[in-house]
Amino acid sequence: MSRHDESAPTLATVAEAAGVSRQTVSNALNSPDLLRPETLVRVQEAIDRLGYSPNRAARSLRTRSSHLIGLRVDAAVEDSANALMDRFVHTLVESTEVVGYHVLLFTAGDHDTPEPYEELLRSAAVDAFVLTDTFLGNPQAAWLAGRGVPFVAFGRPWDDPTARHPWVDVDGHAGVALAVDHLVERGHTRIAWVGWQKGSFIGEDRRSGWVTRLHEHGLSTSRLSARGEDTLEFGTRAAHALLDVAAEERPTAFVCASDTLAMGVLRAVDVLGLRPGRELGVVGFDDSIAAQVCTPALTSVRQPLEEVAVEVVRGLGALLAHRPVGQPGRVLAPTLSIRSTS
Amino acid sequence: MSRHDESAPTLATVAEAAGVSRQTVSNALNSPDLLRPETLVRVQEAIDRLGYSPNRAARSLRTRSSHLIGLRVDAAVEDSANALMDRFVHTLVESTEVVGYHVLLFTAGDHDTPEPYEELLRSAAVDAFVLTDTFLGNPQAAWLAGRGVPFVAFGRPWDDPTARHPWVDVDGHAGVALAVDHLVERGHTRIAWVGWQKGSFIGEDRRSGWVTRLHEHGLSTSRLSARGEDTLEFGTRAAHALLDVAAEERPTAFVCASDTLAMGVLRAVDVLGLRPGRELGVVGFDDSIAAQVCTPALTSVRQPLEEVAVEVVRGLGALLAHRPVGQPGRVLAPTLSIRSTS
DNA sequence: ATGAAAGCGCTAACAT
DNA sequence: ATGTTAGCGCTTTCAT
Repeated sequence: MSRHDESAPTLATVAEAAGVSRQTVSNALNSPDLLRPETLVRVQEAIDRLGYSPNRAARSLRTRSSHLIGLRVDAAVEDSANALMDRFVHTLVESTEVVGYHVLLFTAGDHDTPEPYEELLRSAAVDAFVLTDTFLGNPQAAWLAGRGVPFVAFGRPWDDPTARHPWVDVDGHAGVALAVDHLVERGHTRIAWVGWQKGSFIGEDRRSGWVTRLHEHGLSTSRLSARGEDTLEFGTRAAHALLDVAAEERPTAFVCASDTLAMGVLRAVDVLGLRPGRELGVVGFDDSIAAQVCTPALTSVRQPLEEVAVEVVRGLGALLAHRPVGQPGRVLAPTLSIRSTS
Repeated sequence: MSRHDESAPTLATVAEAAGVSRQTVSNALNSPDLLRPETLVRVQEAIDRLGYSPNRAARSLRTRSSHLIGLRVDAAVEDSANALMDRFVHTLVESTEVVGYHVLLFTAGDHDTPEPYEELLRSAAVDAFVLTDTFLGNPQAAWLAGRGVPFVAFGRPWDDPTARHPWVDVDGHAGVALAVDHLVERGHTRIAWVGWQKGSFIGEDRRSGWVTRLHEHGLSTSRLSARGEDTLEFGTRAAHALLDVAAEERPTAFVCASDTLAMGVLRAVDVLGLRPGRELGVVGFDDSIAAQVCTPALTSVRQPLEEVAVEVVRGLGALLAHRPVGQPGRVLAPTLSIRSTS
């Protein structure tokens, strides 16, 4: 309860304590090389002794930059394994702190409108945004870019290859190709795809890895593909449907567009009394916590989220320093976390 | 790219447009009842027309309150099912927005020091904190309270019942009792406990639900308890050890202190060829995503995180308005999500 | 290398 | 009910 009495030290307090002017203290903080080493030491001592931290509001007001980055949080979806956020957010916060920024969370309701973004920007609450809900090739990117809102996207502008905003993405095609190679190596020749309906750019990207790679291995893709929504239930239904054929036509492995779908496939496999990893291979996508802890543990394509976060912050840095971005996009390679189901 | 030219409207801009003084516009925003209805409408129109939002930095500087709440994010732990944050954070952000606040994320490194908290507070970056890492009865609470840092804790001050800071917690004892009742109802009489080592207040709270309830049902607890670290591996080891006894001494059900432990138990159960939900009951704690999507789906005690978040924000409101908190703590009741393993 | 003056946009206190 | 004045703590510009 000591804090309430004493009012926090300001530049003036420190200046007086160090026997210099306010301006010199400010310089000590922002352009230390302007000071004589001797003075710098004296000022620094006063700062430490008084426990001074510059007031952010005052600094923001003056510099017109809050040093805050906006990140939208969606409602947590139940019954879905795609909880990538935890991993991503932590590294994002850590990386932004290194460059002197913080992350501010906000919600945007159900509607995809630019309103909350613009409000936050107008009120100078944030300097820029990180976009993550890129499920359908983030449509927000288009209207935010059009309105001059500064942001970096996790996810490619699939619908507009000419877009100039900075983005970072993970190579879904390559990730699935990794999964296919792995299964082929394990001796599988009939490898099925369980993915999302057409219209999802990400879904098509991932699926193309399956198609391409299977053909490159000289394997057929016909009658081996199921598409639907990203739910456990659809995964289960799809697996049942794909397995409900003559024995020689039956797939021996499933590659899925998400861990959620893969968990659904495992449900079907369990009901049919098959053992994943023995009679049947299953590979998911996202390397979610659920994939890691379930029994049998799910082999899954792992997105390098930590790397993504670091790259996003790099992009943010360039954006806020008005450094020209040569090449706005960067695609990172995923890896395969091999576990018991393959 | 239009935004860069025009400088954002200020109070003065709006005042001129509406033909009133700056102060009147400020009042329109902060004390609308001070204005004549007619004037209010005119000002409001000008605000809407110009798309004015008050500058947060200026407001913070003047009012000495950032309207930001600090929330520490830890590194996401791999191979652990305890990802409660997603669910909690979303509601927290939503609730804070309702009362005009935003959530700011920060990290604190590995060391439990008050430094990052104090820094954020000194620089007026945040008005208060939400404490969530209450694993061991949040020791931070003590030193933060001692230093006059305003915060609301998710988690009781187990080690100091006289603590006066506001907190919200979930009744672990009651949650486990729920699990025990459910298993007894299903006909189980030898119900084992897989939990954490002594010294964890939360662990003891949850375990006490098992002990008490078993005794109330006239059942024995002897040789039915295992304690260790909160890992998948320990859950597996504990289950093996508990099951490696004479048939009549063998537990027929496991209640676990966390979903992580429960997932570990399921590993052992799988190896032994037992079927969870048939020969053996397993109940976890946290109702994590993994519990929901794994096969068989795990019965688990569900914490009312959304309610917790709402209560936390309520506490924050009282704290920041310097409203006296009659009773600083509030314990919420968990529920049981019944699935296939029981 | 250091200091003085001005002002960022807002609200609290005091007029009117 | 509305206007005037002052100042929150900082940085930018210009003097010295």
